[in-house]
Parts: sequence; structure tokens; C-alpha cells
Amino acid sequence: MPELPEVEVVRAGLERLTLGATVTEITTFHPRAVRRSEGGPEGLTAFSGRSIDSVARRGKFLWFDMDGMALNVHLGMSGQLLVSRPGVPAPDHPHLRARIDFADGTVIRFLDQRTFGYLQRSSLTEVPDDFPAGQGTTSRLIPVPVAHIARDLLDPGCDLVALSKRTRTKRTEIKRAMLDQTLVSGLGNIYCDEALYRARINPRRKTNGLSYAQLDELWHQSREVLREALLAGGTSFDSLYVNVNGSSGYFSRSLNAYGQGGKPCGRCGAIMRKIQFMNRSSTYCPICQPFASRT
DNA sequence: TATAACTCCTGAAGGC
DNA sequence: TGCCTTCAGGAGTTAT
Repeated sequence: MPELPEVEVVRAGLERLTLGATVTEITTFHPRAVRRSEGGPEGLTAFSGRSIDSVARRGKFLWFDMDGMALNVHLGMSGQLLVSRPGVPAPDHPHLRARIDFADGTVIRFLDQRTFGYLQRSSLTEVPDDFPAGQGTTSRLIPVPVAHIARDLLDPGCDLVALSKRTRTKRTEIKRAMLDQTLVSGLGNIYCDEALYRARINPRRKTNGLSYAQLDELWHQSREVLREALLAGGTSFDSLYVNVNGSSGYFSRSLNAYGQGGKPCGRCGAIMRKIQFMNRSSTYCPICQPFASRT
């Protein structure tokens, strides 16, 4: 599933291959691919003739800035952006949802098996540079639909001390908080399980029952997991996540928690437990990650 | 206002 | 072989 490292790999590939390119046409093949876009499929004609000034990302959201107008992309669960260079065929595919053609012959194909992803036209708005604290004296431009998304853990401006304080004000379970993109962005089910495992915290522990030391450890481990996954090119279990060239990442070989239910814990040998949580699976070690606090 | 539950969707996998 | 059920989960919407 595309989480922050996978989206960053895609963003970097798009930046390398499409920066400065001029859009000639955006064609959509499935209504859900543009369900959140201003003006629907017809609204995308506004990008014709515009050039890509930058390819930016916050958490799992990425966007092309084209002369002050944003083309946002969310990959959902199974979205892929495949770039074909000029002269290289860009064949149709059963899951082809949209296609972006450029003046130099480059083509971006948006494939999405489960249709949770989308393309979206939007305007940009100013957001305080230290959002979500909101005390900043400077600001930056963010697409309006992304403005409520918090900084991600690889953002140089992400303050882990402030993040721990905000986390402590919540009254919910820690994994639910980690998945809350308005608290911190970029984490999905896979990296949440990995970070909680490394920090030895049970996913159902209450946020306000964790010490600042535990939260500090958790956020540092979360950041480290994301960095390692990014270096490995992301996590791929199947063909649902690939980079802009169609290649897979290798971090799935380094997973210690996600998908390990029923297998022995790499630390203590106890059988890893898999539970249903928030309509998704959650895997943890019942010994290393006890529900009851030991402090 | 904060939190929790529901919903969207497709295809692989397993059971019968 | 074919049908049915279950599972996977990001994020917006709705309910509490």
C-alpha cells in the first residue's frame, strides 16, 4: 500500500522525469478517478498548456504545481503513476483510470485497481509554516484539500516534542492517533505496526496513558522506519505498489510486525497476535507490547 | 468539538 | 468449474 516512503519515491521520479514539461491533455477513463476534482473531468482541461513548476508532497498527498494551480494526486490503496518517455509505448491497461499527455511526448498513466485513489484540480492556499501549531510568522502554499493535513515525520519542520504534546491531549488509542493525518501525516497501517513494535507499545494503549518518554521513542522509531523504507525504495507485497518505472521496493523483507501474525516474535519468540482494529488488521507481540503499562 | 463507525471499491484467495 | 464469502485499507462522511 502506498504510504509516505512509496509516495516520496513516486514524487522524486515524477520530479526527475516531468519537471518543466507542458501538459497537452488529461484524459479520464473512470468517474471515480476525478470524483473530488473541481469541475469534474471537464475541469482538468484547465491544465492544458500549463507547465509543471514543482512536484510537492505532504504525507501521502502529492501535487503538481502548475502556474498557481494544483493537480493533486492521492494513490489510495492501489494507485500507480507510470511515466513513459517520448517514443516509448504507453499501452492501455484494465486499471487505467487517467492519462496525462505532455507536449514532448511524455505520458503519465494513472492506474488504480481499487479506485480509492484520485486526481484532483484545486487552488492553493497559504498555511502557517509550523502548522498544525499555527503560531508561525511565515507561510507556504498548499492545495486547499491538503491544508488540513499535518506535517509528516520526514518534514524538516516536524517538531517531535510538539507532536508528543499534541498526542497527549488526545483521548484515544495510540494507533488510531498515528493514523490521524491531522495529527501527523504519512503513516499507514504497515508503518504504524512496525513503529509500535520497535517502540514496544501496544496499539490499543491510550494516548494520554503514555509517558512523554514513550511517545518520544515512538515518534523517533516511526521516523526511522520511514527513512529505512525510503532507502529501500518502499514496501511492495505484490504489483499494487511500484515506482514511476514500474519497479518494486524491497522494505517488505525488513518487516517485523506487519503481516507476521501467527509467527514467532523476532525478539522474544512469542507468537505474534493479529487483531481487527478500525476495520483493518493490526499485528503486535503480546509479550513485548503488553496492553497494561509496566511503569 | 472530539471521537468512533461507516462507506466507497476491486480482485485475490479460500471454502464448498 | 463456478459461486459465494472474506479480506485488504485511506480518507471523507455521518453518527454519537
